[in-house]
Amino acid sequence: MAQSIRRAIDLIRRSAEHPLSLTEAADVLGVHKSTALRILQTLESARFVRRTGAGTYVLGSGLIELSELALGSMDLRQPAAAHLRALQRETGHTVHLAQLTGDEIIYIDKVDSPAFDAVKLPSRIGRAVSIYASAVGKTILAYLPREERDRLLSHVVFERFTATTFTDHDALEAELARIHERGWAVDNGEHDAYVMCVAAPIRDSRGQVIAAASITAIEVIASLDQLKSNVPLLLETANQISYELGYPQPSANPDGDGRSTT
Amino acid sequence: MAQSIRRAIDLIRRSAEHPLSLTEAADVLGVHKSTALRILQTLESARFVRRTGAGTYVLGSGLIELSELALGSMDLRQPAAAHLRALQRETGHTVHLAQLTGDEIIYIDKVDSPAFDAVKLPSRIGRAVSIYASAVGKTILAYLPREERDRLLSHVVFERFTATTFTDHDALEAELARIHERGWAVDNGEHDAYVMCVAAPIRDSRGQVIAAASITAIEVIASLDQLKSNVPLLLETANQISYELGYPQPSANPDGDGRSTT
DNA sequence: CAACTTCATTGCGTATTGTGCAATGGCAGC
DNA sequence: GCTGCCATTGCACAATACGCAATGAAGTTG
Repeated sequence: MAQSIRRAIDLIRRSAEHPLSLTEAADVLGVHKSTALRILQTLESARFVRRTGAGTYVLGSGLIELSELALGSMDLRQPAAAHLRALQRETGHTVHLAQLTGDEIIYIDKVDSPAFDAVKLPSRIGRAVSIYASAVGKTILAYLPREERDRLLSHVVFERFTATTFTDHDALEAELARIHERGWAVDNGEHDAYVMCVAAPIRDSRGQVIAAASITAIEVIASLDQLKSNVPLLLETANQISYELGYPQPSANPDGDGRSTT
Repeated sequence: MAQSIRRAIDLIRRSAEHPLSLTEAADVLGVHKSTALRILQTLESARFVRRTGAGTYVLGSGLIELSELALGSMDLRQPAAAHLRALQRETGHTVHLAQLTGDEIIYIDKVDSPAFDAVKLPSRIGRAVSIYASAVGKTILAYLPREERDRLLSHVVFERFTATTFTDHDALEAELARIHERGWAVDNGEHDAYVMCVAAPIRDSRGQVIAAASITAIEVIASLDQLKSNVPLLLETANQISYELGYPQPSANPDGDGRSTT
């Protein structure tokens, strides 16, 4: 079912990665060139793809516009932006903002470290993050109401990415309890061996943790201990963002677990 | 032809604007609910839309990810980002970066003025800008090789948006000549009566103008003359970005018109 | 607590729609 | 000017997506 739509989606995907000639498009889909042409023409009329001068197709501005519209309507992004950028300047490391959106945690903002842009982190706005093998994921999990947390974890199949990955439910629960008590989380290369993070929770006006901010660095640049020295700044930033969202006390003590509310 | 793809595109659009119930989706397309359901399921499997808890559909993270991928591959965005943010801080106004992409000029970055976010500008990343009724549009046009400029303008039907809009070809040509000589452009409320801009060209390594940076303010906040006082800073920023792209002289004098090259 | 309403979901037969083929047109290179 | 390459279009056919109607789930009201 929905074969033509699937094909269109496939072409959108490919065109985002690199320019796509008509012949390539037809080959990729395994259809006749005329079919590929018609699909691309339809997508072009919606500005989802665009023809380059060379006759190849690339992702169009219509899609980018839609995506920005959706990102812009996320209440969190706008008030957080300035704080995240300040945090980046103060620490010098890459800063992420991740939000629980439906069943997945996705990056909704990212401030690159200007100094080390030779080393590209695999993160990208819009991409889903592992909920059990990332500092932001564990942070959000740690503060989620139990039922919600169980719902998210029930979908999960644990996979070992590196030596430090938490791969069983009980160990993860213990880690989450530690995080909840301490008020912030660490990613000690749990997804990519050389990527370190610290993350702190962000609360909405009801006190519910809905997002997390993190500072990321690769091992070559900073050790985990060096990153940890930035935790006070990170907590302050997270609290300021929570404050902007209407959470009452912009103080540094992370009590009030949000489990009781709703 | 390509009816089902059109329908899918329509649903993507709507879901980006506001959450869409299945019934609504079917009504909008004028099809049976079962049809709308199948389209949405297909889109959901590609993470182009996402089901909320309430059973409505919103734009999914898959699309946002693709869009960021495409934006990230634009060479201009990354090196320009820091300069644009610095310019925003120094001037206090909203800063835009627009690029000629195919036949249209689209915003590829935007730095909001944090102070006045009550007033939302209509601009948005990914959105196409009028090429004859905006400072960035006129700037890019002014420095384009003649044949390229003619090609772009041949598609255009002039429309009067405000009292100051240039609505005939000759008047626009005169304005472009002025801009080319002076090295920067002004938008005196030519698209929206209360929106003022100044813009400066950005060159790639071949000396070709491919983009423009602009400072925007609404009349309530700054007069056009006040904006103009920021022109030296703007020119400096644009030149720095050009320099990062490989354009040889980061000096302030905007000679060398790029018409002779290629 | 049962009957009713509302909404999502699925199986199925049919006709619309999208497909492949082959022919046409445009363009560049020899 | 001929030849090969690629995009594009008309057409006939069959696959595909459609609407219908029945089922199921979930919440509401008497």
